[in-house]
Amino acid sequence: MARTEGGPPGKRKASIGATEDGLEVYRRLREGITAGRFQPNERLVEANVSRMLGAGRTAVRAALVRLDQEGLVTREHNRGARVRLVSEQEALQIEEVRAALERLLARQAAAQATATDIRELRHVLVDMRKRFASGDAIGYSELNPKFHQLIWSAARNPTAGRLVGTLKSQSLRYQYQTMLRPGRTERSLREHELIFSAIVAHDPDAADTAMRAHLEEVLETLRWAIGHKSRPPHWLPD
Amino acid sequence: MARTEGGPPGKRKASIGATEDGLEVYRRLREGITAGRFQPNERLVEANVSRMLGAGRTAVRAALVRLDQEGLVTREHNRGARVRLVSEQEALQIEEVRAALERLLARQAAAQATATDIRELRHVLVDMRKRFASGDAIGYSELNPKFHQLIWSAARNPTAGRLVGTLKSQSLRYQYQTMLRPGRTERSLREHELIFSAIVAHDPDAADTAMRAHLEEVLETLRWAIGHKSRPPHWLPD
DNA sequence: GACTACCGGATTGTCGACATTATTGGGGAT
DNA sequence: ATCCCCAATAATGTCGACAATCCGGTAGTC
Repeated sequence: MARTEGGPPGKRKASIGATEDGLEVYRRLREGITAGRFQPNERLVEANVSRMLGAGRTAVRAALVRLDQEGLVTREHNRGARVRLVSEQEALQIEEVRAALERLLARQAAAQATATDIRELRHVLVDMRKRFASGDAIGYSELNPKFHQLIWSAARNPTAGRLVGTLKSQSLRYQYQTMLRPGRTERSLREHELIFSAIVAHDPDAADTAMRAHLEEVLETLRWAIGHKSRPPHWLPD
Repeated sequence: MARTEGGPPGKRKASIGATEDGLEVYRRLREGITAGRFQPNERLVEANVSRMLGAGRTAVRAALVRLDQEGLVTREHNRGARVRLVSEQEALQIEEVRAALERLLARQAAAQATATDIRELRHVLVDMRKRFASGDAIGYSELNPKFHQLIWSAARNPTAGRLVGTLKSQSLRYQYQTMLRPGRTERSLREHELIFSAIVAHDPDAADTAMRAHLEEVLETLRWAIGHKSRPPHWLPD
């Protein structure tokens, strides 16, 4: 119908590329939340987000539904959406689930890793050693997710991979605590080396236990932080 | 504004309860898919679903987005939504993930189960014994999910619980295969008893291994069924 | 002075209309 | 007869408008 002649263009989409049903809005909102650019519990008013990202309210709405299903925002009926604040208890639960999944992934990675997978893992590990040697703790911790992601992709299990990804994004706010402990970086590096050699040796059991030990450390830190925290987790001002 | 006087109701929503942003549509669609009332790969045309459930297209659209994020339908741009067909490989992956999560849940249930939890579990188990004794294999397998759900709720880990729930709904189509094997019901019952006693004894390790054994059985059956299947899984007509 | 009822602004939820896009089927040229 | 191009159709994607709902502030009452 409207194909033969363009007619007056009327209006062009302002900022966002093309017609994508809120997918782009979803990505950008998600990125903004995980990057901490939105405070937890902050309201996400549809009109504001719409203007901010230059997308229609429909797209924003779809994105919010997605994020709700994913657990990054909560939506109350007729009350709008806010950035979900995950409590410390919840963060702990999430980490426990994540640990279980990462163990499975390490196991499968050990069973199925190709030469290319191993080469890429080695590459990241070498980088990690370098940054540790030069005392660059921040750089080291930036490589950390990269290493784990390579394991996920080596496991060839997209289902588990996606799940771990969303879980990670949910508990992201609490992960900074674990790297601050003295001597943690060195131990972390050694644990990574263990996981790596288990994968190289194609030994699933070893990979499982190595990953378990690695994440148990993180969990222990979290449990400690929560246990010795000031009272039950109420975040309401008195 | 419209509050001072009731005024004529104007129009009432036709079929579905109240104003709930597609949540009800979501539930009903989801139920329809998991119950097998929609074929896999079947198109879900928005207008049709809209008429079928008596809800607006907006609600249907939101529900489809939810289901997409959940992995029960796939949506291609400008091409609409279809019921997602999970391949056998995928079903296997999903079951593996589910097994890992259920092990975690069994562990946590053993650690934290209250007297009430245990009483409810025992109740279901008694029912299972009865139905098995009377040779009612179907009735037995209907109780199966109930038993597992009680474990999830005893674990007090909503995160893991929700995940297991969605995973189960995805791989549901392939689960019938496992119960058909001769003698399977009896072994299943014994495995459930083992899990139960581990929880009663508050022994997380035992619960873990018992659950692992239980689900390994299912996984083995699935692996076997896939391995001995006719050719790679192409469902397209030539 | 405290409590209740109420109104105005702000925001969400829903619907219909319209443009855009894939797909199907037919007609014409080679 | 076969292939290609093109209109007709069906369905999706997007927008604007409007009603329903919630929240904060205000006035009125005891």
